[in-house]
Amino acid sequence: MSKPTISDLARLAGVSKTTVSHAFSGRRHVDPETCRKIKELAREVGYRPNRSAQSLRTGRTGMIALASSMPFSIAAGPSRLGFFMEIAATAAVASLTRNQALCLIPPMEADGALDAIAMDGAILVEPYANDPMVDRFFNSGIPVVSIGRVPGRDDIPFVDLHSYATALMVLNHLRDAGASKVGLMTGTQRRNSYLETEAAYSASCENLGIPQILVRVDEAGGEDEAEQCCTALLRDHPDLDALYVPVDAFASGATKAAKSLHRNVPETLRLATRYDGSRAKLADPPLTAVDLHLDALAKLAVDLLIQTIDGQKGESPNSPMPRLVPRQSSGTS
Amino acid sequence: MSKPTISDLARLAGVSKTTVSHAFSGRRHVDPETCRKIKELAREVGYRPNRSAQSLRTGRTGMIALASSMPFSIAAGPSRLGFFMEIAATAAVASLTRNQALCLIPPMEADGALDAIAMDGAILVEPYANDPMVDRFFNSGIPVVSIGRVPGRDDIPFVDLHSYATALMVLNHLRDAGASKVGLMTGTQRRNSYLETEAAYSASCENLGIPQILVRVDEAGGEDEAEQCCTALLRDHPDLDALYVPVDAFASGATKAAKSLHRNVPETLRLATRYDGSRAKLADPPLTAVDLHLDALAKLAVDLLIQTIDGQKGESPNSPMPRLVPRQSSGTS
DNA sequence: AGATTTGTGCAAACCGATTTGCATGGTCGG
DNA sequence: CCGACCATGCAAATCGGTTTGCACAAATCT
Repeated sequence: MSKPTISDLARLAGVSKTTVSHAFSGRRHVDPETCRKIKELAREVGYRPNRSAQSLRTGRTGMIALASSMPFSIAAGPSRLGFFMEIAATAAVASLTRNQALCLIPPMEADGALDAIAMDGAILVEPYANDPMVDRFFNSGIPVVSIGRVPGRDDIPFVDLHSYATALMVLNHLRDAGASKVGLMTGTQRRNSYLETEAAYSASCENLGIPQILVRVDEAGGEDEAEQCCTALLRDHPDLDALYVPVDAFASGATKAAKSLHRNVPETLRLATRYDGSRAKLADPPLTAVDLHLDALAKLAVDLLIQTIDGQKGESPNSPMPRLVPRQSSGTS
Repeated sequence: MSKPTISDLARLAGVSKTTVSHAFSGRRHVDPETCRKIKELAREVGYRPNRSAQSLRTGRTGMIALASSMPFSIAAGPSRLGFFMEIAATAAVASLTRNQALCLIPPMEADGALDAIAMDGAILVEPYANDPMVDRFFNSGIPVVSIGRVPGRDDIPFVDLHSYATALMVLNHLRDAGASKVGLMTGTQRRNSYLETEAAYSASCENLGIPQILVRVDEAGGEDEAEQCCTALLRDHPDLDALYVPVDAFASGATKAAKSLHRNVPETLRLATRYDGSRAKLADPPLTAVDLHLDALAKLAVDLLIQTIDGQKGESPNSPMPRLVPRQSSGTS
């Protein structure tokens, strides 16, 4: 008997399958003595309930997915999925302690494989407006929560990234550091973090009565595209003395552009990015960035998703506010 | 009808469940016309076979696990699971393209959650001798392959890390850089990489007719423990002029120890580590390390595991040789 | 023509759990 | 003493697929 089943165990214990099931689930009272005997026997013969059978009956698989909608060109490269994987690490632990397994859906080409996975729900990392991933899950009736709000979808619970506040914080920091003309470089996709960042930038400039210099880079182009855009930007606006580039891959490109134009960072150009991954830390000079508390966000997202799965129409929780990590690139460390 | 089942589809198509099943699996020939009709109808009503039901019948879940047996104290910290997560990122993609999902079992306390997961097999990252994880899977009859051989277990297929060759390469590099008395710091667990490294070190010293200076640090103590051990080591052997510290967390500790003893790296003490993660890159000075080609290893491991699951008693494949990444800490960059 | 093979499809058993409805015996209050 | 109630446990239905054995017709072989 390689894998004892519930029937085997029931026979051995001299009770019915029902009783064994209840002994484990506790959904109905069973005599303590009987219960003890069953559990002991179970340990003895190494009985483990078959998850597939449980799933089939209950409709719960005990599996949640973590998915990224970032294109591969951004996710790849030196920091190799840094943002995504940093979240994954914490989310995996958080899931397991809640008796769920976490499976990974990294950015990739062949997405047909996706519906091969049976999952109870999914966490989406920074989806954008009309993100096909969102529809995909939604249409399959799979509960979704996101890290970073989904633009235009108020029905999807999310863990807030506080991108508006982050942008203000960084912009103020750059100005405090002496910058007077700050530009902004975001991406062409309609991610909520871009929208909020642009809104904050706009409000901030308006407030100070200064012109806005904004450029949007195509995510698919990755670091190289950003470098080109940045080179053009710096040519067109030689008086720019600071740049906020939230996407770390773009910030790498911006750093290169600055270097090739002989604009010293931070002396003649101050730089700041958002995600404080190895790209920011290893840049030359190291980039001022923002600690988003990704581990805390990941835990919140897992809890939120589980609530949503349980039908408690999860209320988007309060997430921790980001914290500035000043480094040489803004000239203040 | 929220989720159409195979019965629904069969009724709609005017055929039996059997025919529908065969139309999709192709395990038996069905009339091309019938087949087309079924598939079209399936797309129309959004039919997806229920994975739990399939799993229950076939015994295959389409899920593989990636597990680490590193204690949390090592895995945590600045590089937050770097080694493990770097493998995870590639393995996830490799799995998905082979129609398997990858779920994560990071190092954690409560390991009871582990048997909550239904999986076809597991990849173990650098297990050690008598690793409880190995037995765990093995006893459950779950196929296992490892990245880095399992000491004392020739029955478990593995992807080789070439630790012997790596050690020779690093030791030679340190000596080429001018070091004459090179020490080695490994860990107390019996990981295969330690065993091979120590063997290479031993052979190398013997070859040159010089004494061996080896210290093993308790993994559970993490970076701090390594710092203390290293401090003691440098006191006892003031003539040491180089140190190979394969575990990156320990290398961080060694760097700190050197600093507090005012031993300049690399001038009076050359350092090298193995895993080229952010710990090595961000150290001051940056540490000479080794590119293990983790992405290639991860792919190989996934393939090997799938072969093993399919009962082809996977032959441990040839894995790429590691490559040295010289940095300031060895005084050669 | 009769026997054999091939193509096509169906009914029913099966995978291993959960859950519902019912049966039994014993205790208790009135 | 009887009905109500509780504690305990069982048989059977169910979840949604896959697989086996068989049936029937048409084609091919002897």
